[in-house]
Amino acid sequence: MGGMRQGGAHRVRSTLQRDAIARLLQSSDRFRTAQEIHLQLRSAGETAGLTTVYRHLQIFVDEGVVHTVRLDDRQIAYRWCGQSAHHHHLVCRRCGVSHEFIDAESERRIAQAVEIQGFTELDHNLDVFGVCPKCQQ
Amino acid sequence: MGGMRQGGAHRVRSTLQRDAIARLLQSSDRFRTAQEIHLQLRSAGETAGLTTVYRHLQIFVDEGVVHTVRLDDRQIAYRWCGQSAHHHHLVCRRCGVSHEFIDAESERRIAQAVEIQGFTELDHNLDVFGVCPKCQQ
DNA sequence: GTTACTGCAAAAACTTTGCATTATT
DNA sequence: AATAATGCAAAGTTTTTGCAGTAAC
Repeated sequence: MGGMRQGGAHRVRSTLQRDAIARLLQSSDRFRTAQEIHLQLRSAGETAGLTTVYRHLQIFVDEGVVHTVRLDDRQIAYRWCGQSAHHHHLVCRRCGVSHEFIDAESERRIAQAVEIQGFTELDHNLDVFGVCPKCQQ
Repeated sequence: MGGMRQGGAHRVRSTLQRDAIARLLQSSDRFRTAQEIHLQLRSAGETAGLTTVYRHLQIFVDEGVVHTVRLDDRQIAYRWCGQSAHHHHLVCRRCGVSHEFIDAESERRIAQAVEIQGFTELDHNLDVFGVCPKCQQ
């Protein structure tokens, strides 16, 4: 089931695992896959099963504090973005490092280019990919 | 293996299956998943195994004549776009119908917003999602 | 005749679910 | 004490690969 959480609408508890996952994500501006996050936690001595990682990533995405990108056609990567407003990402294809950016004028123009078609409930994805300076060497 | 085709760099042959897949894609401006394409071919009396559908979609994507969008976090949908130049899509979340659009000024502004970071080999995805007039009823 | 394509069955990769146990409140 | 979270094992999805047979050139 898509955006639904486990069980129902109960209060989220603070646990070692949840906090470890949040802390890891908050500690860098890199996009990571669920599996990478799981491995990094393990090698840092934290315990968090892969299942738990997936569950919390989904919760964070639902809460809007974690954003995702499609790295290639197959993999989804996750990044902590806090409560910050609408924005987009410049992402390194090699290492996942990313920078947030926003251009209000472009937003406006795109909305305009599209409104003539009569679509409602509009939303958009804009991700820019490249190779970061570090990975160019 | 990411963008590589089966075998190596041999000449592509015209086959019943390849042509049927191409024809189906060309017959509408809708994004479809591989599985949908497979089912539609079957119910149209054409024979094309799911494996073959996946293989040709990959080839078409490599050739640049088919574009993809990520419908949600899990599913990829494919659409024939011919040889046409760089553009983006306004896609209906419900039925997959789509319109191409382009705004050169936005392209320029986004490129600018991003160039300061020193990334190379830039590329970007811009997909707008909504609900088309037909699906609103 | 040579070589690419097909499609089944099997494997691979990734994600979700069932459920008994454990931790949090 | 009540209930949410955990994590293993198992199942579910989606996509890819091996390979023997078939079709295109």
